[in-house]
Amino acid sequence: MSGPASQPDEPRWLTGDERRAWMTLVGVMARLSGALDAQLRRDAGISHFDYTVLAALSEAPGRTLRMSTLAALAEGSLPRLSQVVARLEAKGWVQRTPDPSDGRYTLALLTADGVAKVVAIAPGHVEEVRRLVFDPLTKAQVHQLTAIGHRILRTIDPEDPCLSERPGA
Amino acid sequence: MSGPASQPDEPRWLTGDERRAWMTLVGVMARLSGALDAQLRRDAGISHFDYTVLAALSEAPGRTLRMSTLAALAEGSLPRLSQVVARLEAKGWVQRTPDPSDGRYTLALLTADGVAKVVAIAPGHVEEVRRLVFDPLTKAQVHQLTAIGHRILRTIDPEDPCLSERPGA
DNA sequence: TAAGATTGATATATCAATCTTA
DNA sequence: TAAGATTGATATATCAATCTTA
Repeated sequence: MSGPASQPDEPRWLTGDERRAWMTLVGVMARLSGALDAQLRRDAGISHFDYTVLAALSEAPGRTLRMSTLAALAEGSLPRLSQVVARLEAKGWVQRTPDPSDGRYTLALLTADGVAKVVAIAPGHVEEVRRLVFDPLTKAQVHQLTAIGHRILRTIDPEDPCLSERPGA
Repeated sequence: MSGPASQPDEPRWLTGDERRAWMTLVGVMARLSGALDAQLRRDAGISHFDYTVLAALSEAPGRTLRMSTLAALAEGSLPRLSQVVARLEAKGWVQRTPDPSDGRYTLALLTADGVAKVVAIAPGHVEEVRRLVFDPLTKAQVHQLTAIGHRILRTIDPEDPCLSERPGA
């Protein structure tokens, strides 16, 4: 062991491998979310976040979720969700009502028109996700990606809903 | 081989593993870019995209890049970069001049103040990247992440600068 | 005419209040 | 008083023009 011991507030730089991984990850975040957003805007006139909200509702029991739960599932803040749902409601795809069991909550319900919208646009979007993400990856890489993503998400927020999909993961 | 042959425009759904990977990736993109943006806004008063622009300039020869090259490196559009650089120029961190060799290009130069800004904020940001991304991953996962990201980026844009950092990758 | 860059109008994100119910 | 949700002001992203130089 040569050299001085590292001090707590001394910056720890990235290795070459880490630098490469980091630039790649930043690139993927920017380009992939841009590509998915562009596909949905072009084919459906909505943003990727809009889609995530509609998709989460379409899979919820009774096609209904509390706003706060929906915000967590869609990985967005409550103020942001509130604005987005107001727009989706104006388009007739979502309807909000106070939760009868506790008036502090607001329930968001996917309407019949909203279901129709999701049914209409989901195949095209899934096809794009498949084309950009899964077709280029091996099965092993799909598993690796999940494991890597879970570790990062767990560090940012151990309560993230992505982490509790499967009990023992 | 039972069942009908799949038709070209029949939607191919995601497997369970793919669904899990997909939700995780969407979560990582939203939460990680949010976390990094929040750290930089809090500690430096700039966005993550601003930082990427300043960092790219700081590593360029002569701390100078053409706007179009800088846009590609920062994974953003030219209109977006133009707006951002106008702001960075107003803060005194960047200076633009027409390229003497071809007036259609604009050169962006990181000023001394800009260098000082990067030097001041880089360690804190790198520390956050390390904490959220690299500390939770094994060395093998860092390599896996790079390989996975390259495959996705190559599909979106084979010309992406991330892909050409190392000649033979 | 084409390439690079910028501008302006519109849509959306963000954050700090504020509101509402329990 | 606290939790959930909304609102309003400001900042930023996006896209379609427009501008400039070669």
